[in-house]
Amino acid sequence: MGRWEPDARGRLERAALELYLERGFEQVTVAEIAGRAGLTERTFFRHFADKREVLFWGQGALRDIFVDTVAAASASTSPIDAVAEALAAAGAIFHERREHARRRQAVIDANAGLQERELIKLASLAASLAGALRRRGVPEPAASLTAEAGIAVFKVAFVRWVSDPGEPDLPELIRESLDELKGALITGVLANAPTTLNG
Amino acid sequence: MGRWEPDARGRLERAALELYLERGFEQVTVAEIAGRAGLTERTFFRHFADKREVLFWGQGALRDIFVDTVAAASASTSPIDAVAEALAAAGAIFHERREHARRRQAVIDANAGLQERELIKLASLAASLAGALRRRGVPEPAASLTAEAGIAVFKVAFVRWVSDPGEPDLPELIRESLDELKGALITGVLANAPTTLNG
DNA sequence: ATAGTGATGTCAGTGACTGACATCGGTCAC
DNA sequence: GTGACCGATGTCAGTCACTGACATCACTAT
Repeated sequence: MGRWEPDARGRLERAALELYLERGFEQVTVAEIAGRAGLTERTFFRHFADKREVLFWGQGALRDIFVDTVAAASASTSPIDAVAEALAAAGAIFHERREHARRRQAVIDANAGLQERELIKLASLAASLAGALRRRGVPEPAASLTAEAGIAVFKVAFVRWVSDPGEPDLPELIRESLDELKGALITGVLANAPTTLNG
Repeated sequence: MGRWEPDARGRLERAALELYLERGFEQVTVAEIAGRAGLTERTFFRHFADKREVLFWGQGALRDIFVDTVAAASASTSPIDAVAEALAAAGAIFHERREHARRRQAVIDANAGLQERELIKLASLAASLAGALRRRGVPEPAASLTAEAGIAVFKVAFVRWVSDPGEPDLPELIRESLDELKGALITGVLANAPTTLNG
């Protein structure tokens, strides 16, 4: 047996989510989280940069899936389709964690500061995605725009998936949402310049 | 003459931007900002919810332009074109404030917390935009997706406009970026289902 | 053994933010 | 006019997120 109980970071993560669910993010002090995990406040801040980050640690895995899937897409795949593959692959890993995702999202939805943190994580994902597209030869600003559109699709699909228990799989919702976005943008193009489409 | 110097809020805004530029956001205390404005720390927090908000107060006007322009678009205008009109209208109001926008953005770009605040303001704009589209009869999730795509276009265009002095007008950049996004999404559609387009 | 090493604890401090109460010109009812 | 009220500001004490410096001590390598 080691000098300390194992998995201090995991204990802190679980204690924090429990307490945030019980009383709300603002009503919980870091000292309480650390106490429930059998640690001290100072140790909490050695594992997480701040009180919010404890809910977001582990996003690195998601970024890796995005980047690797885009990089692995066949050379003939269009940028938006490469992004679609990445979104579906990322969506798949939530399959087993739907209840956990729902609980976590309930905490985030109740606090503006946590929403801010979530948004900057998504923006960081979009930046990584744009970088992966650039490495495929997609020029700016197309790379950033495609990446931002992809993250927007992910956001909208995720909200639907989390909020409605009857919704289908997340990857399925992502496909539907992407088609919906394409339709919404193309409607305008068809209406404005229908004769040029097959030129 | 009144009991106090006028425009306390404006004095706080100007003092904060000056100090953030001189020494960086984190190296400035609220007490210093208030002192330069001839006020106390407590009064700062009566005008702004927190130290970051002093850079973002006034976003309400932007939201009004977005919402009003979408509401005023003719009934035959497609959702994405209504959003495009709103983005161009919003972009136009930055015309006279390019230097101010550049200075402010330099401060924001140097601090993660300020970027978080900027992102939640943009997300709030997207939500307002989606609401305006719903009031035109656009169903979900098309309304949210169109709004998010519009904000993504605005973000990308704004970054280009602020970072490159040689760039054209912001409304012009917004139009270009939107066309670029349409092209990026439609490429896939044309490649996958070219025969159905005029069906 | 002895000298690290690394995760943790202890402690003192800074600064953002809040609640309660005081101040005091200006304004309004009468 | 005068007194009641109002609203922007000041004062003060407090909480809590977060940080830096230093101590501890089981474990490990030599």
